[in-house]
Amino acid sequence: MTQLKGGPVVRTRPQIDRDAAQPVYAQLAAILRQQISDGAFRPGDQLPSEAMLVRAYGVSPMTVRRAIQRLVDEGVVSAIQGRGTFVNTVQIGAAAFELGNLQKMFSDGAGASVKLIEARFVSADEETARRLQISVGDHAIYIRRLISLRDEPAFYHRGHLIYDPTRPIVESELEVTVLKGVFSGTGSSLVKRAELSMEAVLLNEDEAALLQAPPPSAGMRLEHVFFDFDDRPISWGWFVCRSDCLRLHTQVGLE
Amino acid sequence: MTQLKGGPVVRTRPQIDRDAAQPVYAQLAAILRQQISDGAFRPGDQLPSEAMLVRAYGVSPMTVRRAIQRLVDEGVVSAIQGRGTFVNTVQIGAAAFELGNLQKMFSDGAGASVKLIEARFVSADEETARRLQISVGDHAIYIRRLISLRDEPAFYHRGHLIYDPTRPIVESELEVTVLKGVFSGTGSSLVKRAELSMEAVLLNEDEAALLQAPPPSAGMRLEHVFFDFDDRPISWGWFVCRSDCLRLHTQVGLE
DNA sequence: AAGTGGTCTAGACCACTAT
DNA sequence: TAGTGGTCTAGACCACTTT
Repeated sequence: MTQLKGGPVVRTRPQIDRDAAQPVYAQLAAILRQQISDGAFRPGDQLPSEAMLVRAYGVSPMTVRRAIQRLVDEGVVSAIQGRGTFVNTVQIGAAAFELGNLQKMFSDGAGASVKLIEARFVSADEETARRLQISVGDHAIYIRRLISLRDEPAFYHRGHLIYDPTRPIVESELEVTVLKGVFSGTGSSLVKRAELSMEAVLLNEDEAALLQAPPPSAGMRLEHVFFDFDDRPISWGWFVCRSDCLRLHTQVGLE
Repeated sequence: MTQLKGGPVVRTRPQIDRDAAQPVYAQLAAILRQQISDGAFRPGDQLPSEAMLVRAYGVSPMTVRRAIQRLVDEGVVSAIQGRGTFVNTVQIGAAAFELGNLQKMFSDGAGASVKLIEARFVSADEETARRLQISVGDHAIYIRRLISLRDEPAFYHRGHLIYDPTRPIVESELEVTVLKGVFSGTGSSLVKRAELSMEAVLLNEDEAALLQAPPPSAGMRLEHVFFDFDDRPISWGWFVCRSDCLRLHTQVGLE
């Protein structure tokens, strides 16, 4: 609110600052987002048209579109051709639990250490053969590791890795593939894609002992399969941790 | 590959189809994505500059930028000002488990039914008061429900809801808030945001009995707090399900 | 200095929706 | 028919990186 001398009370509108470090489209997106958050536009309400925003803020149509598009990408509004742009209700289904949070535990100087429990050649059993798309009885590498945080056991990892001298997977790459690729951010350039799944499990005796959990205990299991650029599996494995090691948080809606 | 009559072998480049239903920027993004997927550009490689793409495909700079921006948003490439655009390695940390998959179980004619087990006024205990930002001893509504899919018990839900005659939360809205808002897609216009968390738990006796799981069993617990446009909590509760009811899948990387 | 991506303009034309 | 969002142009200027 601004009180002009002797004049009427004028409701000031947030303005674009052309000298700000923040781009104009981001400023406009922030203004609209804030207005929605403040309740000036409620779920279901129609936003001012692009043409109106162009006039109101003195920016070009493309800049307005970028601002709106950002809100669309955020799921805050929906733009419908021929009708207008409307504020969304909170969509819980849009919530996503990001693995990136978990990653921080390892990247920051969080005192992560890895102890190799076992690594040996095995003959692929039926499931391993299926997951790695090899034949039953083919060689594979089986590894078991314990990953600790600040000397507390946190993750128990088991993995099966392709062993094929004709394929360009060297020992150091394996390390990357199955550990760094998961937890320390930058993956191998041999990996094209990965499939992940997560579920709650009851820790078995070995797992409970290694993770220092009193049985019966619940845990989380994160399974992974990595594929190379020929779409062939490179590795298949899973991490198991105590439930108190992996609580995922997220937020949906504004602010 | 195209064999011109008597001429040399010409490697055809994917071209833009101006008459296609798909926008030009989407076509260009798809072309580049496919080339990366095919290994024509490997992780770490630099993409052709925007100016080169403008010449190569005969489109305007803005259109090239939109195509690249889409790949950036997808996490496939990173654009660095002054240096160029580079193909990313697979970033596992970018993986996100979406709740939307779960939502489908309820929205499709999946035979979801809800049975109210209990609903009564309670005096808020310490934790409830903290979560709902009310005073200990204040009235709240406590509800318990069992949600079944195809006559199989799937989710056990407990929730505490604000009871305040001065606040515009009617009975029907409560239903929306705690159930439809979570599982059937469209939320209430009273809800501004929600906080969610997920963890593995050991089912207690009651939970195991209701969910028809033999104890000891592991389960997943999904906790939620909804906030109104005044940033005050509306409800706090949690769903518990058997582990086999909630397996989350995701994929990271190309294709 | 040359090349890169980042922003922004001031329109144009189109497809779609409402009246 | 008027209004809406969706696409696209052909530049401009800027900030940044590399040579």
